[in-house]
Amino acid sequence: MREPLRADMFDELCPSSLNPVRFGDKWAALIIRCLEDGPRRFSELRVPLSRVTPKVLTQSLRALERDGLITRSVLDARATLHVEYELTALGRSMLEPMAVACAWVEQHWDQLLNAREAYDRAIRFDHAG
Amino acid sequence: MREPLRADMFDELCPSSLNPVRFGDKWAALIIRCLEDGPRRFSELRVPLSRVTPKVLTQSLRALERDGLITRSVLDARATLHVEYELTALGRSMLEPMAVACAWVEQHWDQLLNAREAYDRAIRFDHAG
DNA sequence: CGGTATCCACAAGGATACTG
DNA sequence: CAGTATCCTTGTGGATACCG
Repeated sequence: MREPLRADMFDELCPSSLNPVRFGDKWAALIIRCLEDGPRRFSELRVPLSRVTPKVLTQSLRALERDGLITRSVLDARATLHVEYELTALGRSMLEPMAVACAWVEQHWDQLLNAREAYDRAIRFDHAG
Repeated sequence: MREPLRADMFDELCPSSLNPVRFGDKWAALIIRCLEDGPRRFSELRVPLSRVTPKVLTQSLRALERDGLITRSVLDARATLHVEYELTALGRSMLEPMAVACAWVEQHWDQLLNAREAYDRAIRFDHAG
């Protein structure tokens, strides 16, 4: 049995939300990471991506499917509807540049945060004086 | 004398516009590449980025500055106004993950394009039938 | 030269309710 | 279960004109 999806980095307050590097639309990178360990159902994806409405989640999934990064499969349609999403080889190959970008963010995010704070402080200072 | 900036990849029809990986806002990656070979003036940046209005270019530059990725320097203010933008060490360090992502896109962009075409064709087919 | 100011268009995302 | 439909809000970017 596969592990349930963790929701740490899906928190809007997660430092990675600082990330200036984006993959696809707003949720694409998170979706890809959700699929990293194997296929997932729509409802499974909705758990960690609870902040994403079904409409938007569908949109993002379609866009990823369109780019050949994931596949959508309808399984066992006779019983209750069962749909699984899974990374393609192409989608899986994207994990590498994503990891590189994530590592960069992780290594530099305190610098980024400090820079932002300093910039915002300087701006406030400008406006005050 | 430094070389003038080329505008190839700034064409909206450039294959790299397919890129699902984005750095910062719409123009951030291009700006960073413009600064790769040294500092540039506002008006110099406007040449290759001719599709970007001054307002938006300023916005993007401010965002990059805020994140500590570039610096803004006012030089020789007594004569005509002279402002230069330059990559910081932090900004320069971003070139590496950017290169990785660009290489991935370059290697896979035909697959991406094919996938999109196939997807769009299938959708049309669905609707027709 | 290096921007701002003002107004505007459109796409992306979201809320809520409903369906095969 | 796996979405759609509808309507709405926001954010991003753009057009145009003007300023120190």
